[in-house]
Amino acid sequence: MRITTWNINSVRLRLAGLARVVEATRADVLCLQEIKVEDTGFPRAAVAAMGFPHMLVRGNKGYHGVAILSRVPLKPGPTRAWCGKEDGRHLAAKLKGGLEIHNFYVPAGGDEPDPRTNDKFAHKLAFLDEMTAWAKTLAPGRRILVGDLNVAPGENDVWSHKQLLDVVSHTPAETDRLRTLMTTAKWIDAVRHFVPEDERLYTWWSYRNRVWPGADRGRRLDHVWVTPPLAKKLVSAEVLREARGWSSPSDHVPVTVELAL
DNA sequence: ATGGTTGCATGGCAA
Repeated sequence: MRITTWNINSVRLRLAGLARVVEATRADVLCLQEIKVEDTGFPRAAVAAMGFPHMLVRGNKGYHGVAILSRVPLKPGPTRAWCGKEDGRHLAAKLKGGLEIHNFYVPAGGDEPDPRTNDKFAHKLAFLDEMTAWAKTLAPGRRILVGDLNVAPGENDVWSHKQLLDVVSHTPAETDRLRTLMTTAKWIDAVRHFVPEDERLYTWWSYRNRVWPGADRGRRLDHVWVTPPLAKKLVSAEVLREARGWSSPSDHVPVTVELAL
């Protein structure tokens, strides 16, 4: 089974890009973030025609929003109002064999990395803390967590560790929380499972400053994690870097992990 | 230090 996560940054604007991603990744399950549309406006017919008749959608008008598209049947899994908000930042799906997939879109956090002066950053930290509390409640099982976590945890997940230590997405407050979340349910980073820690790897490049592709000032914000029972099932991991160079690109590229289930 | 781009919606905010 191939599972892909992609922050599509408007599903309606990027339907052609979605078709290209489907072809390039050969995804069986495709988790989207930032669909930027209400549930009723989601392009269900077009997505079904791409080979994904099964879909879960949790959208908002204009902002946020997540979806899980699948070639195989799935049922809605447990979710909640994270941080008491109905934001469209999480969807869960249950597949055959007791497999559970969680698709997250963690708050970006704004510009100022100070929770006292920046409500968005406070929200982001609280959201990560709540994810850790949630992870503590999980029974052992076959579980996959994917999404735009908006945190680049490792030194080689950013183009300059030193220059980004005070930049939202790579501050110790965030990277410490992500590591705590990861160890809480013994999550395994399925991408770093295949790519050595000392190798630079990015999934997002800003729209600003036209830094793509020359300067390659990227960050690894998009992740696929699995629980220990799935570790030995991991086959491969791929970052579709070239998608950043497509016409009318998202600022994020798809990340795909294959499991032998 | 500042400003840089994109999407939604048509203001200015979110990212």
